[in-house]
Amino acid sequence: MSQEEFQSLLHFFKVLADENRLKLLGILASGERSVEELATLLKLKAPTISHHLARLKELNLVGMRADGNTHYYWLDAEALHTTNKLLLTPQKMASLVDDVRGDAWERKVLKDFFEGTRLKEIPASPKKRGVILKWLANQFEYNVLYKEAQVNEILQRHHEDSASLRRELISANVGLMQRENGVYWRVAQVQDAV
Amino acid sequence: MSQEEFQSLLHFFKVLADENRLKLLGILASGERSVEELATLLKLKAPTISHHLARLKELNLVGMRADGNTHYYWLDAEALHTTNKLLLTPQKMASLVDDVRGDAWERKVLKDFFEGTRLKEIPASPKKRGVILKWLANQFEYNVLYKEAQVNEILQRHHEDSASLRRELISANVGLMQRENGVYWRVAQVQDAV
DNA sequence: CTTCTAATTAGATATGTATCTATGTTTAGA
DNA sequence: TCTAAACATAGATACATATCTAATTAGAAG
Repeated sequence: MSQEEFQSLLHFFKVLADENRLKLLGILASGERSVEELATLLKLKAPTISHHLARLKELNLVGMRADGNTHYYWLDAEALHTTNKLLLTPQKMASLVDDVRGDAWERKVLKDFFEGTRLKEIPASPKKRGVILKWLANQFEYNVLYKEAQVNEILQRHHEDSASLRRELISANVGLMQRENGVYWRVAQVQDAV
Repeated sequence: MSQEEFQSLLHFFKVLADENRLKLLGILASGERSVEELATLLKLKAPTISHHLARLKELNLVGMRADGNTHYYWLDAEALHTTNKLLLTPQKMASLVDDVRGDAWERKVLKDFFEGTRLKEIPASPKKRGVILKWLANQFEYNVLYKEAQVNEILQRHHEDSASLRRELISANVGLMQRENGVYWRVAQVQDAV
């Protein structure tokens, strides 16, 4: 589920999580009504009704036609039903927080393997090692050239085996840094698709 | 739909209308988690997580097991799904507000402008005035001829300004009554299409 | 053109609740 | 028995928003 879909779902719930808006949907389900009629039925002032109708319209749950000054609203039951059907499928729920789980997992890995800013050990698992290496690469600035000694010095702040780490950072399948003529620099990463 | 069902529906939406609670559902969909883990994942304090979990539990959307001091929560996906399926069917929506349906608006207008059988004032709004006039016309029998004095007498039971009311009742665009040679009678109304 | 009604928009207020800190409770381990 | 850890509960605060009044727009009717 994309971030947008998540926000849509949240939006949907927020709009429906109001007593008077739910009542409006119920009233409009039985036919179109003017703002004035709705205000009378719900014992609210017209501006309040306008406010609620505007929120329902954000989701296209209601439609409107103007007859002179009078605006008649009706329920788009189809929209309500399809929206509802799309929303809470188990698959959707299961993937509700791909993104959270994503970087949360990385945070967890970092938390597990770092003691403060010091690396307790280098994870054996490639995935976890990738997370650690990405973090280490972040300790270097973009558009700066580092001599090998400087690279080692920075890496050694976090782990004694700077040589291994340095080698991994420039390895082909990691590609977080590059080297040429004994000079190192950080490489911009291609963004993952969202 | 009963009042209780309506409140349940509202409750459901209110509980789900929160970003972090939605995220919790998503996280728990992938397996059980402790409160502490959830707090870390969502970058919130433990009491906040407890609060959200309590709200989710109101709807039985999550379950909990205790292992020592650690409380593991999980998603009851079945509960979520069945609840969702029950909720927004078109029939439910259509019957959301049985009590307010139909000519409730007209009843409301009558209630607002009548003090018992006495008209407090004549509404300015054409629509509301129409409702009042229809009610007044109902005070006259069909197939009976009334002299102007009789019409006035009946109207004055409900409002002092019988002359204005009488005039309106026979006006072209109202047409609830007719007059000829100083004699009045009630006119049958063509039913509006429903 | 002026006036009145219906609706929307803007701005103010009040209520609900998400979140935090502090405190209490339970369990595990020294 | 005492301490520490993991949660829950209580109380305080801050933010979101439902609702109102006042002002504005647009249409209808005199």
